[in-house]
Amino acid sequence: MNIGDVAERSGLPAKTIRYYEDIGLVRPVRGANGYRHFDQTELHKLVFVGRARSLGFAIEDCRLLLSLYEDRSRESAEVKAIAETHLDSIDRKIAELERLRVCLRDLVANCNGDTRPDCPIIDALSTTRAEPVSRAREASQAWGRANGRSHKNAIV
Amino acid sequence: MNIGDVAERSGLPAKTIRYYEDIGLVRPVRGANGYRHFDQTELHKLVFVGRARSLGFAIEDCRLLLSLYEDRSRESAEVKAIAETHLDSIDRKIAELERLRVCLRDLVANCNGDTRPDCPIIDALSTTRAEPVSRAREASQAWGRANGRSHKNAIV
DNA sequence: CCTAGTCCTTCCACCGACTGGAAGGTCAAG
DNA sequence: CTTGACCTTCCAGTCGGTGGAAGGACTAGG
Repeated sequence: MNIGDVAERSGLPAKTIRYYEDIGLVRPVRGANGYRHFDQTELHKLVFVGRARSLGFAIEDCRLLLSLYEDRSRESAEVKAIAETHLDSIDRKIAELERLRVCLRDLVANCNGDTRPDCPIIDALSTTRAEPVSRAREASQAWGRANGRSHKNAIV
Repeated sequence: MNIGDVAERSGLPAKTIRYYEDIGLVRPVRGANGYRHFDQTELHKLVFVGRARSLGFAIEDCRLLLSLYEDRSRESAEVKAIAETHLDSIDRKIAELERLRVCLRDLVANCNGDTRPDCPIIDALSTTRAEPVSRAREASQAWGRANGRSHKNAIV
């Protein structure tokens, strides 16, 4: 199969598959014309990685999971540990987002949203409060790179 | 104030403040020695942006909010609209993460996590199911850049 | 054989929002 | 005069791709 075929079968864009080869997740052989050629094994690996990514595993986790997938003598404890760590990170992210949601919902609820300039949201962002900005940074980082606005398929 | 002072007062790293100048969020004046000099107004803007970022607003939202902050004749509806859009995006992210959490928790719960190779997590990632991978891509993108592993302060 | 169209290749640049580090200038204290 | 803290600019890297240009390979039709 050429890259277009595995792209269709795996549901991954060809660009992504080339990238996965670049970082060593798959190793398609090359034909005489320079085209990549994928066998069933490579296709399975792509599907595997696609699913792991869809569950939010990082690429390096995928690499690890892939090696465990191919290791018939793996211990399920190893896999479980990766998944549990990931689950924890999801929990932390949800908790942080919940915190933001509560905060923002309050602000939005208190804002009239009319033609007058008076706005509790702006006030909250600008007013010097008892508890200053000291912890703003951590929270800001906590949100992390989650909101890639410009990204085509990102949830915004 | 030099950059170190405003860094301390705003809670933002000096590097970040330079970056904010780079992208035009603040415009400190320069002294004869080339050092940036920040007055109260610039400090307030930095604090403002720091707070907005800590609520998860994107830089471009911050830029908009900042211009509304400085516009005394703004309409609170404009601010509210930005906040509501952001709130929606938070809700969507939470929903997506909840979906992943449920899925992962089931997988983890079903895995023995012992020394045997038998692992339902690996099975789920590799087995061809009735519903194939067709939607894996969207979900993968949905997770987005949220898990910047290498990032110092990112929630992981 | 030529052409059009589709597929494939590589390479480079870009996204967000910084962060790290190198190389070097400036300033205040001792 | 030196030390050290602070400041400057610039370049590169983060994560996981995505967009596009420039050009080679292949297939079908005339």
